Amino acid sequence: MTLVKAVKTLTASVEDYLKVIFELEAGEGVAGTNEIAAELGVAPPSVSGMIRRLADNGLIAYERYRGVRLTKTGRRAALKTIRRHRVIEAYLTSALGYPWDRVHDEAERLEHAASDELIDRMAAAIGEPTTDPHGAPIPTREGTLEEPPVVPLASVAEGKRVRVQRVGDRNPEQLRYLAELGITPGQKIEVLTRAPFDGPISLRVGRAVRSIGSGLASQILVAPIRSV
Amino acid sequence: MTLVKAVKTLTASVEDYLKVIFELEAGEGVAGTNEIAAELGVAPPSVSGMIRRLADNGLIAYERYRGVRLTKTGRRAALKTIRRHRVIEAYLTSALGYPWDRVHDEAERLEHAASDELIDRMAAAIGEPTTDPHGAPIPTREGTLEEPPVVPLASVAEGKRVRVQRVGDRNPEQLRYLAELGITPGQKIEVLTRAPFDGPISLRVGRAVRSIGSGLASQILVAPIRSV
DNA sequence: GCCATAATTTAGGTGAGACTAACTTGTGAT
DNA sequence: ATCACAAGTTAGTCTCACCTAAATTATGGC
Repeated sequence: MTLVKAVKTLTASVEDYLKVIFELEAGEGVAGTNEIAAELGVAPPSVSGMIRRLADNGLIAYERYRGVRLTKTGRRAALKTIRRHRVIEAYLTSALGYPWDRVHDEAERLEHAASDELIDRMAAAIGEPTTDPHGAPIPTREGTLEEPPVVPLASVAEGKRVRVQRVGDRNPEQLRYLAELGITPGQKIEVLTRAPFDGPISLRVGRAVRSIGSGLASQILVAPIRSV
Repeated sequence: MTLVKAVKTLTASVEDYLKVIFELEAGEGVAGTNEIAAELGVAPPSVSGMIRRLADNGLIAYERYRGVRLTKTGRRAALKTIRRHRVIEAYLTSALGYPWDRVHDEAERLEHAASDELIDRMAAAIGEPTTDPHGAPIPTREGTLEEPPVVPLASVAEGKRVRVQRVGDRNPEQLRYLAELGITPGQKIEVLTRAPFDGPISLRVGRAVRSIGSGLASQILVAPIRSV
């Protein structure tokens, strides 16, 4: 039995597909064609085509009209790309002073070009971070990912005190706004009131009182504060 | 007259072509199809095809069967890519401890993915270097390149004392060997003897005496030491 | 249990960038 | 001056990754 390291060089496009399939699967169990298409900004038939190739290459398991799931191999590849992405984000903020709203796009391109050695050196240079600047956990070199239990701020009951764990990283403007409000990973927050019908949520952030919409609140993942 | 910034997003492949055309042109005035092909590791017909496209896009001037020359636009684009490449190389060595024989390949991929902002931040972080780790000058942000006058060590007369300016960066093994010999940019060298018929050249490097072949010596660019 | 509609796939096409095989052009040696 | 050969080009394919238009399948409301 010959062990071939089989380091298939995946194209940038394939890596992107695996990443979003991983994330959709984490949320819903399977990833649908249209969801993938929307996430990648691509037409659904393009996804159908790619799905066939990914399945042929053993990266996903696939039943026609039934959605898609990563295989072991696919999951490993996805986690590697995600690790690259998040380490790059962390490095750009820590080492090069990038503002947190601009690291995502840069990382999106660099993640396909950076070698494992570079990623490891970056991680070492900034003290082996465990999360990216938005609070997303960084998969280990070995391909494990530890997702702490979190809930969207939008679903937290009035009166509860929580800690911001992670925020959505796609939208730079949103990130800038959150920074303005003081809502960054690690920050403690108290939910004061929640207006009905998905109305605004008012929060105490440090000394300030803020009010945000429920859409934004669903992009903020929080953990209950453990009793001290 | 509307000034459109016209930041055509060039593909990685196009950037690579422009880079090698720039370098060949610097050496010989025009770049030939076969030369380009050899340099890029691609078949000559692929180059013919690309040449047509580059010419259509106004990046090169081209006469059939007569070789290729960069236009103003093409030259600007080439210099931008070369700047990216060399800044990345310098950054990887200075900031991340990369050995000089491994930065080339990494930079080769990153140069197509890095934004101008990243390159500028990298350059600033390591003190605006003017050369890469192999001694190649870094084009400025504004697109000017200052090439100091150099000659290959292979053509230096016996008895002359020179300073290593720059060494070939393509071959990692060669770079490792040069480092072993102490032949790195900035190093002073005295040419002791030159055997005829392209024979070995013996050198004094610091206290040591070394002997190298003429092939290797042609990869080492030196400048005469100015009288102190 | 049927059927409108949403989700998905097939069919057919495009452009980039590469390839091989076969042709044409330019040039240097005689 | 010509002609062999190297340099360059054309012709025809291929893969990747996308597209639109047109079919097909699944499903939830009645």
